[in-house]
Amino acid sequence: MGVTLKDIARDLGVSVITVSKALRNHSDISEQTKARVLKRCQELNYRPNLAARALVTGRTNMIGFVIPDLLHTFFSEVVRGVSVALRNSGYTLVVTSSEQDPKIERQAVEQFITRRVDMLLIASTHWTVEMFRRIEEAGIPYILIDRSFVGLAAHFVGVNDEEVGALATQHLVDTGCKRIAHIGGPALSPLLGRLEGYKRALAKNNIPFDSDLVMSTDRAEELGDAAAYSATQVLLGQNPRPDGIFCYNDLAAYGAISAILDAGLRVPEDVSVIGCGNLLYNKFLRVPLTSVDQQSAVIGQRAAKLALQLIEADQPVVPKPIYLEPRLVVRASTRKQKALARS
Amino acid sequence: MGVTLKDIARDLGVSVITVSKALRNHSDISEQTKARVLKRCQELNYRPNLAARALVTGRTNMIGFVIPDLLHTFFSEVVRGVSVALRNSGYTLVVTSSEQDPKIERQAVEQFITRRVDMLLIASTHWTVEMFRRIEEAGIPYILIDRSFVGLAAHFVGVNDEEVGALATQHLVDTGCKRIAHIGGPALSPLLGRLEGYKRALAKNNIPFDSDLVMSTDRAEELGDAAAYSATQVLLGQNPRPDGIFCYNDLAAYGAISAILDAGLRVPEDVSVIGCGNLLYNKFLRVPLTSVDQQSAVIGQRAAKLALQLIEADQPVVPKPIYLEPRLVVRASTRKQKALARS
DNA sequence: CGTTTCTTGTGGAACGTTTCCCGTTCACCA
DNA sequence: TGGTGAACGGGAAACGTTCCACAAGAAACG
Repeated sequence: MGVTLKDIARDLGVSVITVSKALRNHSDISEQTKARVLKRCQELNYRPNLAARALVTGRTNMIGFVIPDLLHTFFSEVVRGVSVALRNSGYTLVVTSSEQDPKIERQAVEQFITRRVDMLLIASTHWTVEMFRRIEEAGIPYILIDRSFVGLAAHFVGVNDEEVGALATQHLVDTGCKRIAHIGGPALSPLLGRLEGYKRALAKNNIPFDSDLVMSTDRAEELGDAAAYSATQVLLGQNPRPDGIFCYNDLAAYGAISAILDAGLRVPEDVSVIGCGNLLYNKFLRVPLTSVDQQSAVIGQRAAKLALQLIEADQPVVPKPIYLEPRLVVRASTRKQKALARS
Repeated sequence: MGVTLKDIARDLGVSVITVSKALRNHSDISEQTKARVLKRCQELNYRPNLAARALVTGRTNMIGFVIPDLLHTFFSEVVRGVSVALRNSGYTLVVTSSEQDPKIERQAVEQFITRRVDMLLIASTHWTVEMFRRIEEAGIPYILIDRSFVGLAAHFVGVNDEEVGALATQHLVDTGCKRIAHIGGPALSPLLGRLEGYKRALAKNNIPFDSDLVMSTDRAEELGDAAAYSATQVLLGQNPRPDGIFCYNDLAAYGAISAILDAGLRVPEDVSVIGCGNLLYNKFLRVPLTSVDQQSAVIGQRAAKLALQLIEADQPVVPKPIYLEPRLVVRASTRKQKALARS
């Protein structure tokens, strides 16, 4: 069916090895021969058989990426960053969604190990380190994306989550909020960091921490907004009620805003809301959402760059986390009195 | 490094072939031997080398999917539908975005051909049939998703676009609109179908077709809302101005709504807006958006099912397009006087 | 008892590359 | 004239799997 090296070699009266070397720019082949080979390959539209190559080299030129959710725009943006950076690198990016299910995630990882990808990127929903031990046993290098693990010395690319929490909370303080609530998500590293930052910012402003103001929505459904909706209803039932809510991601903030409006209150006049992620859709919302930008595209680029480096390196590289700095993007949902910035 | 068939065979004192057959449930192996083999494979955590298998069988167990844009939720939903349906099928789905660029799309397709995927799914941004001829030459079966081609007898899964246009337009008529505009996108098949449906619905209601009311935004930028924004500004400048706008997708509708509100008009009281795609975010918008649902998830499922059928079939199968019926989802952006349905 | 048939298993080759190592050829130098 | 070393090229083996054809043995049959 396909054209093989053998065909080219026969046509040109040289050996298969010569053709193979010519195509890969080996130094032991004369320019003239190279040119002849290249020409003939073009004519016949030769395509190397990657399976055969993978068999002998042990490298597949594939990079696997496991994300929690395809519909969550944050991860789509990261994926896009990775794939743009990988274009023309010769590597194929294979993305699988775990649908936020640790079991599916594990299957996806197993599949990637069986496929023998050269590198694995993972935004994990696991809380334990065990799966990563298996990846290490299989000898596949990996990079954690967005979510890290204490006690796992691994490569990591993501935003500085404590800074995210501090930035968001401080902004609410700056816009005049006195009673600031926090809606968190699944107990993974971003959440813990953000909670830490939230506490730090409160302390800095001499606001006492009140655990009644911290809600956690355990496992996210479709978009994660419904859980935040009910959490917000609980918060609004308190007396006095909070006048600012810091949500662990933008989808949760969408839910929070709906709950506030449905309760007959106004955003931001009665309650300010801030999210994280700075999703593309934020500007179209009922109340355009203030958010902490996590530099999704940059995360993707940096991860891709690191991945290529690690693949090229013949020595194992000592892991060193890459933390990106978050940025505040102010929109209507927190513009209480003073306009602080433009969206 | 990895455990191979040979290791297992040596351990058990049988031949490699026997192990291979046992694992694939061939009938010439006794139950007893099968059990022994399976047990040992488990113990050693054997993983077949897919590259070697691909080399000899000529099948990679990979399915490629080229979409125009990862950030456009419609396609994410389709991808998700496909990947859910493919889970546990033994096939790996590889998704690549063309960023709406025909050139990148072509590269992506070339890469898939080189990878020798078993099947190709394509939501193409091309207007010509040439690329598909190349895919056919390479002997790879393919299915068109969402966008079809006149003059190309190919498998297709998508919504009935003429029905989409008719449904949307009729809904605007039903809610009292007299002057109905249409904002279209790139000149691909969905657009043409929807325009056709728009015209048909106008004719049915004895509304004359006015070409001034049809705008087309040529090439979409990031989300496609900015082009629609300016198109809407042009429409609003007309006298009399339209009182209903049918947008070719939801993102365009987001842009249209922004333009209308920014002009100091109300949605839907002054101008109704309807989109297509029924994106997940529609309910959170400034004005929750009425939309024609394109059954993205179902498109994905059907495509996956068809793909598996086509791969299994040893004969080439005669292409037969699969058209899904669109459904109307009414929200605030068209609720002029009478509430027609719940969102 | 010889022949056929079924069951269970094996031998050898093939898939298309790459890699290691060795062989020419030729020019140049001492 | 012999030796040295580039420069260029090839031979053989290997990677891990599957497929085609056939073999050994037992059972069934005439």
